[in-house]
Amino acid sequence: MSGSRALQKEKTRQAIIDAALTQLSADQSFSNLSLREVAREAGIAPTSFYRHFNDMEELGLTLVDECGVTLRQLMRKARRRIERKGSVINTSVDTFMEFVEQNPNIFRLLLRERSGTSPAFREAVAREIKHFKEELTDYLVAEAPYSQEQAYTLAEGLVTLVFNAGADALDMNRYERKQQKERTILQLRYIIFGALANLKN
Amino acid sequence: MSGSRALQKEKTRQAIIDAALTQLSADQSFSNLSLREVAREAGIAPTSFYRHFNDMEELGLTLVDECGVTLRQLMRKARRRIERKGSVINTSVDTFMEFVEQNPNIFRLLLRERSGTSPAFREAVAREIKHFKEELTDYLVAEAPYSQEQAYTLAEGLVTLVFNAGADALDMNRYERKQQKERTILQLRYIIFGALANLKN
DNA sequence: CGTTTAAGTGTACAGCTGTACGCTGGATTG
DNA sequence: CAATCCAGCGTACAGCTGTACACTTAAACG
Repeated sequence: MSGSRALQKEKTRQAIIDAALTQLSADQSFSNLSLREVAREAGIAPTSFYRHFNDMEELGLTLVDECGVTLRQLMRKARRRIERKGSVINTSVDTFMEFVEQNPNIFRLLLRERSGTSPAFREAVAREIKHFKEELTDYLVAEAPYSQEQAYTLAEGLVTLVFNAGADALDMNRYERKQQKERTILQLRYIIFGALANLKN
Repeated sequence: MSGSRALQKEKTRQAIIDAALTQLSADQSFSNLSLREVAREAGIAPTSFYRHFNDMEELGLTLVDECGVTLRQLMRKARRRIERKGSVINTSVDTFMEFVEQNPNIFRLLLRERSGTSPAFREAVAREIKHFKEELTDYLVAEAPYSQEQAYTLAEGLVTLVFNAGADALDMNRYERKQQKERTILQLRYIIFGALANLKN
């Protein structure tokens, strides 16, 4: 293993993945990306694609997994920022919106395949989002007197609001984004406050 | 006008629209629907399609508009129910979830094209959702002491939470849906309560 | 009535798709 | 060293796509 043969193979595999990510954009979704286009961009013959993936769906699932990694890095970054800065809500929203602005095409992949035609895709994206919700749930349970169930309900609401704000931001200009970010922060405050108040009844 | 000629034309046009709606499903999105498939289903020659629409995008925008009509009917129905039953949150969520269950393919169309590759589509869906938010804003301003701005922020949060719950429900079984509906209702209560509390500061 | 209009048809074509098949040439193995 | 393996290639094919073009035929018009 790990001879020059396997090494070259891995390199080509990465070239395919990069080619696919390069071609994703506002005007091109993964589902209308063709095997031949990806192969062309990667600099290999169409049939060589099969040496690495059984079909486009397998490549797509690999991409979703890679996006998951990127998202988890993002969350770690947010946690570090919070430890320094303190403001939980603002920091989280800032971090997420930064991600969306800097990786619009990765975010679009998740956004689109979440409701796409492939069950495997939908499940993969749902899993990534669930990770998100669960990590936030743990955080809430640790930092505030929520029960597991209450925390999950709250976390789900928070993730939904932030994720959606990111989606809407994709088609907005700077000014609209700023206003929308403010509204999102208010919505988060409301729901957190409401959940806390509910504890005391 | 309205001779037997125009009448037949209208009939064929409707056949095209129905054909497209018939073919939409969990496994088939509008974007991977071909002009030829639609024409076949509608019982006309492929080239006859052009007598009614310039291209598939024009047909798609027509569909989105029709969905908008269906959605507004839904809202009127919800309002009538609320007048009888009183419980605003439960009734709204029930009505919306009923819509999603009974028209999954119409809902999927909105859901998918909201983040699709056609700017015109995205804009059309965003417009429908905005209508939703604005009607709810007006209702909130009329029924509670919110300012226009506060009401819009709250309405946006509510619509986001409900719309997303509908999207997630598409891949759920009956039991999961029931649990999710309960969580959604809690989230709505939280955010409404939080917004009200914010008024009093 | 004859003339015009236009919805619907059938044919045709170029361009794209996924993928089956057999081959090559260099790395790996024994 | 010789034998084996296997990533990548090129060719080939059937099936799909949108749409240009010339046509029919029945309704609408003057």
